[in-house]
Amino acid sequence: MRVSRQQVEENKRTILEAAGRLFRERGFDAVTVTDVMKSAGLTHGGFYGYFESKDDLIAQTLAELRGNAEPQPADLATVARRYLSPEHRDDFGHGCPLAALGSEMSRQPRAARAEMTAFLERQFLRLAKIAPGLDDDERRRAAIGNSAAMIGALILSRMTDDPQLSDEILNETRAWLTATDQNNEAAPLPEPKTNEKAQDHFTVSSRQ
Amino acid sequence: MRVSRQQVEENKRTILEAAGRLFRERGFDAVTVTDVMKSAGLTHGGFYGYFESKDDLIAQTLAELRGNAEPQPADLATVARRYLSPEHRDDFGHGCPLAALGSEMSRQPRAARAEMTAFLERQFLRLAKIAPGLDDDERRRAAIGNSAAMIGALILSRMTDDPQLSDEILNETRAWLTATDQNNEAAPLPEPKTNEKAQDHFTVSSRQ
DNA sequence: CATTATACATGATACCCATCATATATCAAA
DNA sequence: TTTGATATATGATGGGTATCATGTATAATG
Repeated sequence: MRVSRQQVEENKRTILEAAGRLFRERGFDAVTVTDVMKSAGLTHGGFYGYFESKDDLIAQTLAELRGNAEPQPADLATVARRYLSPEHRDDFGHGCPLAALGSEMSRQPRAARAEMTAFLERQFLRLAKIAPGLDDDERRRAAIGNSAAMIGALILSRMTDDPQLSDEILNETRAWLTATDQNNEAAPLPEPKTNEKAQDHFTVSSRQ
Repeated sequence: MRVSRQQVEENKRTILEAAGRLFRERGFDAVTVTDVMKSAGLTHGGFYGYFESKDDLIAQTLAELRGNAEPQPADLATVARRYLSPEHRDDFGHGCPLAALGSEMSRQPRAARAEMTAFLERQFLRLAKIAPGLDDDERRRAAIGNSAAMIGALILSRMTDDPQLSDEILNETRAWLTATDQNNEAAPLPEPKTNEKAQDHFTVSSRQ
């Protein structure tokens, strides 16, 4: 059967959203083309009308995620509190793609890695704007260091099977990061989970 | 055909070594049982004489890697210089399993995650010993933060397709980490690659 | 309204993989 | 040296996956 132009456009977005969630939840290899299409309410047959290959889907999905990212965050403490929250840790599907897929990316084809690189550069630029530092070089250095620490901590907190250690990694890394930051008021607890329908919260974000 | 007792023992070690290298190079999913056995000079048939399943192989491989790890490192600058070196970045097969497999671990069965957790705890303990800090809590916090940053930076440096950015991530993270450390002499360049036959160099290590 | 184009469904196809079954060569025990 | 045990090789087996082929209902176009 055929479908309206508008429907086609909507379907593509739905497919990419499903792929973004599934890849982050299960990794690239464990997600099949059929899984993605089914999750988008379609069957596997139509897939190659939208994408050249699974690799193409991966690259386009990462490009989408990059587009989704959110505006300039307020300050490092806010970023760290959000990024290193248990809510983020427990929500792979809407979390930071760098943390969810980090170590798999090095084995992906060039196109996918380029998309992820663009995502990463954007994170660096955002964090550099709010980083303490005397000059641009120093702020960029802080942005890179802070990013590495937050992404690393999130990955480690997800890796362990020990819930106590997992919490400790999040909390101590947050404290460690904000200890050197000037505006370090005692960091308040993360605000209660919002009830908006599932939204990505990987980005260093300024929303309250 | 049958094989001597000693040969059996040696074969098991060879299989685990091959698995350790292959998993770190290609990830768990992309490595087949046949790959591992072939890489150990055997055929796939004997595999289930040694392991209950592929999952069992994964868990035992991680346990082996944990056993391989090296002695107490000297100081953070040395650790960072080694861990964040281009040599380590480019040698997946003998590098840090946390960095090579980090984001895949969260999807592994409990046994594998427990082994990796033990590995991680050991890293924390080692780094805490050389971390600056007034008390044990502060030293442990530094160990966690430093680990997260180094592992995150290595993952990010491997992820990007931009060699310049990759080097920048390594160098800036190293500088950023050692900037707050007291004994921060200007970090010398990494010593030239040793010629010992391929040895794991993931560990925070004290060897010159 | 008639005609054409096409998005998606169903259903191959060809390959790969974890695991199992069986045979055989050779180590170990007597 | 003989006999039994067993590590490994060869060769299924069953299931899964990316991709392709084709039919059809329906949107788009006139």
